[in-house]
Amino acid sequence: MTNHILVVEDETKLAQFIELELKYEGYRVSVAHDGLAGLAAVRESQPDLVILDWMLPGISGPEICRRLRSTGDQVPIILLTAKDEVGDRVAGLDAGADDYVIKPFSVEELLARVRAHLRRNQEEGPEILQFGDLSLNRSTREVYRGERLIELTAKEFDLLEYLLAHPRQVLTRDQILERVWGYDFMGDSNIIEVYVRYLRLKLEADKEKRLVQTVRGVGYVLRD
Amino acid sequence: MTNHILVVEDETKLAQFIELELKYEGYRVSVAHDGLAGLAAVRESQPDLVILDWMLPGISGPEICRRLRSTGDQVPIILLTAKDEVGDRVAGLDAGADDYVIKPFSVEELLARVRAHLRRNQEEGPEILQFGDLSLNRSTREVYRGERLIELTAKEFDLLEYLLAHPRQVLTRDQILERVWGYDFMGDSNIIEVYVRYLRLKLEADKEKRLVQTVRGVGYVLRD
DNA sequence: TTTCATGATCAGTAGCTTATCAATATAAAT
DNA sequence: ATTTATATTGATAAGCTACTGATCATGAAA
Repeated sequence: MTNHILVVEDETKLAQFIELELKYEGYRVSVAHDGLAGLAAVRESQPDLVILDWMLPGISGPEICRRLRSTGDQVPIILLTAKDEVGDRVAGLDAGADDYVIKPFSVEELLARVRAHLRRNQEEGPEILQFGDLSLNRSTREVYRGERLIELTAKEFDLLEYLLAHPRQVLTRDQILERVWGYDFMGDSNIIEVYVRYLRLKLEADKEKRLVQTVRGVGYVLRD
Repeated sequence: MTNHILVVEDETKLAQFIELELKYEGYRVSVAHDGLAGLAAVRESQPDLVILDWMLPGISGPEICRRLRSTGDQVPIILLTAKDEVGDRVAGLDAGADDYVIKPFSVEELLARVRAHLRRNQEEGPEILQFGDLSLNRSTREVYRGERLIELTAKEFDLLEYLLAHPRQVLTRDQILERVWGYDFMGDSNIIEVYVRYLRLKLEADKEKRLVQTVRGVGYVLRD
């Protein structure tokens, strides 16, 4: 069952380029070249994901978002915007977009986000993840180490959830970055190390044995 | 580790142009100017992808495809063809090419296809590699000799993984350097010998029989 | 406003990994 | 047997990775 992606973009060259890339990834792709056609196409073909340009003839990208959301459509939307302004970003997300990519963007970046949103939408998995004496409830967002309830911040929770979803599997830095932080991180950053540290401080507060192990030169893994 | 692309193209200008573009994108690039050299280069350096002209002095592009496939080589091949004929396309794909690009082509188009095929090929091969009483799990990065768990550093693991992926096949120093260390190794170095030694020390710590054999004057091979 | 929690960045450091070197041993060639 | 080329080994230097504590920016809550 291949995923169906709708691209709403009026620049023909860019639209073709994106279409080609997505098709090579194995997605089914449709293209609409203006806002009205885009809106109609979403309602007509119910794609699994929409890539939506900000500036469009007819109805603008954010306006399309708003209209779709107002009718209860939950399809993941990635906005393409030429401007890197906080105001725009907020406006886009407020309008109901799930993510946004700033032009010019790399193909890898766009594909990473497409993958992330498609995954998020179909990788339901079990409600409760467990490993050893560690358990995590996805819907209540509660984490226990044995009997002890552990308070985690949103990012800490996401990181642990990712690790728990792949026990004993070594996850590379890139995988973690893409999955937990979403795509590319500008420049170098030791943010993963820092969050692993936060997790360890909380998970091992009572001197329990270490579950989040370092795999030097590669990444991290959940095992004892 | 950057991807290695082999360009087999006899028109010098075009070859240089493609080489430059690919290098600009960050790939390692080799060039061969006729069919025979191209075939040899594929077998010698095991590139991650081949861009192959249809018309070549010596052996033709499709013929090279056929020969490679007949020996089990799975390297992704993109054919460059001047003709836009259905028959040619079919012939190329029948010969074992993965894709074809019609001349004249835009750089973006070629790059898009290169990216697509490299991505697709990135994740390949079985999860668990085995040879004799040696087993290696690619996702947990665990290595066992019999029942004994062996701790390897990242480079040691990469080297062993490469050997295990080609059992009984003699791997030359150049191949190993290129695959595990990524080609541009300045000057002479006995780093492979050193790492083979590290591996042997760990794999034969209990006086087990030697699996990583020296092939004097050539390289190393996994066999007993 | 002030306070607090969170997310992100930075610099210093310790220790492991990686690379290099020199000395020795081994195999092949003559 | 002698010579030569090649491979192994031990020691060490260089480089890098991951950990750590501190700091800053931001936005929400009091």
